[in-house]
Amino acid sequence: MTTISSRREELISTAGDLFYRSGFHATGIDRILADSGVAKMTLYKHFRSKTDLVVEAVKHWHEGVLAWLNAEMSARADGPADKLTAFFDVLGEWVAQDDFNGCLTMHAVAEFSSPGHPVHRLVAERNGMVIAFLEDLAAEAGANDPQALATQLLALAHGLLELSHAMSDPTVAQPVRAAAVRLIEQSTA
Amino acid sequence: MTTISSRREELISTAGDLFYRSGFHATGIDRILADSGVAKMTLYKHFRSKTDLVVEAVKHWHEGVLAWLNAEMSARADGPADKLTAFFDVLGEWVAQDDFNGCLTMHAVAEFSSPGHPVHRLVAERNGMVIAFLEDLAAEAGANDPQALATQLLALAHGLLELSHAMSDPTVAQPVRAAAVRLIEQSTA
DNA sequence: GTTGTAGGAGAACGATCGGTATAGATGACT
DNA sequence: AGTCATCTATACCGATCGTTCTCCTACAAC
Repeated sequence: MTTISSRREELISTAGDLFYRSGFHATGIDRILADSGVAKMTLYKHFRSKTDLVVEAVKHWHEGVLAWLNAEMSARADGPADKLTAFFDVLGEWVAQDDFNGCLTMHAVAEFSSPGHPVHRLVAERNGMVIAFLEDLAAEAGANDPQALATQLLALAHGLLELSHAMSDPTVAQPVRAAAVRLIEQSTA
Repeated sequence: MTTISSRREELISTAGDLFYRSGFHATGIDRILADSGVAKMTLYKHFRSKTDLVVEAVKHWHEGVLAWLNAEMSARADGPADKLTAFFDVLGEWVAQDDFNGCLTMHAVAEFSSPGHPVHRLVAERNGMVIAFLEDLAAEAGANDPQALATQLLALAHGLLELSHAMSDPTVAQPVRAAAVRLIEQSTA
């Protein structure tokens, strides 16, 4: 309406929600159009194909989650080591939310599992950004091997997101958080 | 041919391969029939629906992987603690294989993310079995909190499978294995 | 007033989806 | 020889897939 491409953003947001709840292949174009109230031709004016829309939706979703995580971490901790443990506190609260349904980027990799697929490549790139982010914190915290610690923590985090979703059990977060704390303490000792 | 329902097993095996490589929704019935050389009516004599076939295929795949993992672990280690670390050695070799494409049960949860879906429920149940298996080993190894250790290790394992697939990088296995070793040592100290 | 642009509504495209119906071939057991 | 099960082959069903097309409206710029 007001902005030039508010329709585009509306499509990205609506598509992201639907993809998150129902999956990518299972969500048809028509459903996205019905939920967003946008005409079909408008979609194909803004995106070359459904794959393009998937890429933008995953990108937008990931940016939102990352910004939220970062804000929560900063609000709960000051030092880099405390931020790393706060990371798992926030994740623990996320997986306990009613509308938690796993991680969209992980779902995207599962559905577009060929490494050459644009969506897969996007997620690989975003995972690299997250590792770099954790690695910076680990380095600031004085870890003796920041890259290793970052990888270990991201693996723990992904495992937490996947397991709690698969088993519908948010209590997985407690032992996982404890494991993270131990790895951080041992690495920065 | 020889066995009464060799067609049924052929369908389960072929479907599992296709689901693993291309995903569940992206793999159509016709493709499964073409690859297996089975007639359409035969499929619907053995399975009520595609969902039924998915369930059986995931079950079969999971049983195979579990049996392979268990055999490899037993071949490499004697004591329960050594078996737990061997678990991550085997996982590390798995993710380094050329045809590694992630974990089918994790893909299944991603595509059938509603907790009430039969496929989702199946995977939740199988994850429970794996946790119980690890918990037994942890208890035998003298862990002070076997359930917590089992959950931590399974989260690490799932994180390894997901990350190495998403980033097409099997070297993630090394720091993850190191993390597992530390958690095991600390828990059994 | 005219032109340009963004979008809306909806028909139509060929393809494929999961699933069903029908008819014939196969082969083992009585 | 005859019977019954299984499997094949193929045509078909309605529905939906992603995508393209045409026509119409609203509005802002010049």
